[in-house]
Amino acid sequence: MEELTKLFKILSDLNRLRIIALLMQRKMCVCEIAFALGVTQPAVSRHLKKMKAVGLVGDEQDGFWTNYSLKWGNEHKVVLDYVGGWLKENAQAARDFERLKGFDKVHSCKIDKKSIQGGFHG
Amino acid sequence: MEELTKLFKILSDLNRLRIIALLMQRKMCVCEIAFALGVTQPAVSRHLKKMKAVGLVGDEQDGFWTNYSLKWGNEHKVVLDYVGGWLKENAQAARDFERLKGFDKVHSCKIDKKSIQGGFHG
DNA sequence: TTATTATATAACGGGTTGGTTATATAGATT
DNA sequence: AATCTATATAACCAACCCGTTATATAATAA
Repeated sequence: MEELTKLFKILSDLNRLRIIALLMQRKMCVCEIAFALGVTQPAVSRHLKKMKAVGLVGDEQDGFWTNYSLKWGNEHKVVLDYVGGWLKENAQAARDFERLKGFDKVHSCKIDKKSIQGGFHG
Repeated sequence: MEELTKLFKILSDLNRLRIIALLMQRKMCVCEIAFALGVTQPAVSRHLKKMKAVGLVGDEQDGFWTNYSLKWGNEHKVVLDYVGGWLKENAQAARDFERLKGFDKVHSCKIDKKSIQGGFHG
């Protein structure tokens, strides 16, 4: 039963649901997620670590970046489908993804840190 | 999105899942649940209050007792089905319910408190 | 009423969580 | 090699969570 509580604990954080919503759109690097959510990179890294620990996401190296993506084909499919359906028509999720449109990870990741400090926070 | 995180937060506690498993068997009063779980009555009361707040359970007065039951016919049906399927073949859940077989709520609720103190704890 | 029972609430304490900043690590470039 | 970038980890802190005990409330019984 602990395995189930562990999964739900992962899903019971707002920013982690926002991350799931983002990864439903496409795989993404850490700094993109941090920018979209308006939180620091270490915070996102830790979220992703927990999500990876329960098999919700996987990661792959791509040069400088580590891309994270959702893992649908496992025992969590039912839950992911449920959450996905919920997030599809969600305003916050839409805003988060929209925010990435003007973001170029190749040139922006470093500068971005300052804009977070500056109090952007969506 | 907060509504979804709130639901998952409710489901991310071991004892609340045990309560769900118990209520899948039948409606039940607070002291029965407390006995089955081996925790104090106030702890169970607070769990049930939270579960009621998100519409997972409902309550009805029955003399001395307040019986709680699962509410399936609402927006949480999918999740409850998922959790229910999980709990159906769960050893802990089976043990919790089995423990109630020798429990008579009419005469035992008060005595029970001492047996909890005595370190019963399943 | 008074007493008894079941449940709800309040207050406290230890453990966890999620944010931050600072630092370490790994990959790419020169 | 030295340097830069993206990510991971560590340390700290405020807030929350869940257990307990003590107490208040609501319902029944004498």
